[in-house]
Amino acid sequence: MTDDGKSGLFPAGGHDHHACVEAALASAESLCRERGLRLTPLRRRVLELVWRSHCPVGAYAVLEDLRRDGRSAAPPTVYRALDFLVQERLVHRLPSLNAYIGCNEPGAPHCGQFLICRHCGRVAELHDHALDRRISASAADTRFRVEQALVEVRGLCPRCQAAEGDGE
Amino acid sequence: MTDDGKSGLFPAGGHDHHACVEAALASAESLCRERGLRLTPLRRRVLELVWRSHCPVGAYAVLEDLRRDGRSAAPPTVYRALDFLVQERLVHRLPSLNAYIGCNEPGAPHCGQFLICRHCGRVAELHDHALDRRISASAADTRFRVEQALVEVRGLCPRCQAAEGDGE
DNA sequence: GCCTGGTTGTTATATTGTAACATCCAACTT
DNA sequence: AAGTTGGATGTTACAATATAACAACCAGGC
Repeated sequence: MTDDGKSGLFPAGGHDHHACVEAALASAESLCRERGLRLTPLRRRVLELVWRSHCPVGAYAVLEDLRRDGRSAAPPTVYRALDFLVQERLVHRLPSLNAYIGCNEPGAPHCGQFLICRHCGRVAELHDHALDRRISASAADTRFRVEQALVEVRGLCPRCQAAEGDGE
Repeated sequence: MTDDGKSGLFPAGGHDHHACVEAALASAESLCRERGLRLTPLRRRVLELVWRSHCPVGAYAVLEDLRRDGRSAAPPTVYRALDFLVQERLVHRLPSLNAYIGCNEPGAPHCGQFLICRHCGRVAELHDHALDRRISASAADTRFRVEQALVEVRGLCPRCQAAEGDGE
């Protein structure tokens, strides 16, 4: 984490991703303990696999990984684990990609905000509370009761804007 | 259109939906003429079918409707027409529902903002420019180049909040 | 007439997600 | 320890969503 904390939101940089994965797992452990939930070996492994990827991963990619582990696995195995993790806000699902990504503020009840690079496929999660409030306010105007909000922004990350100029 | 224009965003009210459909088709015709695009009978019919529904419709629902017309149709027929309409911003796709809904500001390059009622399934489209700007600003902080933004808010529309109190 | 590019038809298949039921296992009860 | 119970996982089968690849068609220009 030697960058400015802004463009560095994109996990393409050289920061220690392995440490992030460990932190996410530890955080998940304690969160489940607090809530009296069972972070079983399967669920823990799925969470790890999601976090290990630098990009959002599809359910069937996780399934392949589980099978590589030597574990018996079928689609429901994966979907159930992912559903649990999403439920507990340890991972997010990105509907426009049919894929999952580790949540970097696990357990907190926040609006999911994602910048999705169409070129490299990497995703940055934002936590813009002003944006949260703007959505709440807008919904309140129509007397809609918000339960969950999701912002998906597609475009080009800083790195890929540069690459495009190079005519890649 | 006799309500206050706020909760009335939800198409559940008694306003003249048929007129909305006609207006959308007319607007699409002129927009395509301007752009030199062909709003073929198939595309026009698909647009009409999407608009006729009070809720977002799936591709396979449109497919059924086309077949009821007596038309020969297979999945690619529908997906191609829908892709065209999405491309030209005449309809929106809601990834979290795998469904499509008519755009009520056709052709304008705006951020898609939707309030999705989990109870009745109806969807209201917002056009909150402050929200647009907030998203742009947030993305700009990370030097991300926004090409397209989507806000999906899940919750309960005013009508269904009331209904829930009735214990249904 | 005939070429051309875009549109649609058609068949087959890929990808994503669930239903339904069997089995297992940890924790609690007796 | 044996039994009971509820949640978690295994397993089979299938549903729902989406696309690839190629053939046929058709409008407009030459």
